[in-house]
Amino acid sequence: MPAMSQTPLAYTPHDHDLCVKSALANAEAICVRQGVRLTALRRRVLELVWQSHKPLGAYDILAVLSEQDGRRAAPPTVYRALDFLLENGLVHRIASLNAFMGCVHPEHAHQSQFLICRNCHTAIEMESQTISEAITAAARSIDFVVQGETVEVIGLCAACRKAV
Amino acid sequence: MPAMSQTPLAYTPHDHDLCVKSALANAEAICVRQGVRLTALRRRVLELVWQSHKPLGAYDILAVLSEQDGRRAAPPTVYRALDFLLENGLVHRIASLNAFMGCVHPEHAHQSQFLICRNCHTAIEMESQTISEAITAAARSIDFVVQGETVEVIGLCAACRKAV
DNA sequence: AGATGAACGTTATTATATAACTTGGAGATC
DNA sequence: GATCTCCAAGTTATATAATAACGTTCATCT
Ligand SMILES: [Zn+2]
Ligand SMILES: [Zn+2]
Ligand SMILES: [Zn+2]
Ligand SMILES: [Zn+2]
Repeated sequence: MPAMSQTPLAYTPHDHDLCVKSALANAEAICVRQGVRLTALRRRVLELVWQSHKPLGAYDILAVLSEQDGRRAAPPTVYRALDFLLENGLVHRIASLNAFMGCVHPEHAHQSQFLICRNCHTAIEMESQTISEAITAAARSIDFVVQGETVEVIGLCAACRKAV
Repeated sequence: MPAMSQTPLAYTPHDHDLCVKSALANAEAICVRQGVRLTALRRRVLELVWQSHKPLGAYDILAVLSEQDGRRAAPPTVYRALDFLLENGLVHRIASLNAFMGCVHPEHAHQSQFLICRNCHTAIEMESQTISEAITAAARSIDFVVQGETVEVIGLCAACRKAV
């Protein structure tokens, strides 16, 4: 699997087919280790989510399953698959977009931190210990115990700033 | 107006009627300064949002306007008022809850940072420069320019930890 | 009073997500 | 191999959140 957490993958040109393939292989391994079943449907949904580095909506997934795969799918089909992937840390939900992104380092539990480009809609996952620590510190100062973070930053990526 | 940004107001017992009243007075002043109209409806919506320290959904507001105020209200009525309040920095939207909160320091533009108690649903607004700086630094390191932050932290507040 | 434009009312629709129940199918048990 | 069991997926209906498009009212300025 390519080193995805160091330089943000979404930025740099890369072999994206390989990128998707390795994400799926990684997911298989994780599911085996966790003793959970990555069924064909769940695998396919994960693949679709991974096929772009942009957040994907549940109904976009649904459309592909219905129109492209010819599967009889209704909303629960997609949401159940997404729930499974979320529970097992294979995707993240982006609340501010009602959309989903493949997780770039699902091996270990972690918080959800994203940079989202307003122009090209690419979402880049961060894993900044500094941000998490700042949040924990701020929370502790008013006696609040953190269970989960949602950090979603909107702005402009390097490529889009150059383009404009 | 009570000092709301120092010790989190939502935590401490306080004269909440006064709390709401001063928020409204503050809003009036801001709207005058900005040359925008805080109409009766907008004022009322702001009041409802402020009447709890918990995030309030658009349809909750709608229900009060219809049932309690006897006003003929449909979703656009509420959403337009909320849009106005958002534009003028008087309320924040909490993406992870699809809900709205009165802003505790609407005098100056700032990012939205919230601690949300999983148990009592109280939402406490933070204004941590440290968090913002950590985000900006992490973004800069991969050449991303920040335009807006969404920080929504879920966990347990002091009161609820004691209660359990 | 009449013109103007913003705010609000009204109706309909779109987008997102879940509830509740049924059917199917992989793996365990006999 | 047949049966049992349980989880996954199909199915139908509905809940919840948000917006589009158009008409009406009302404050304000001339
Ligand atoms: Zn890729
Ligand atoms: Zn991740
Ligand atoms: Zn209060
Ligand atoms: Zn605020």
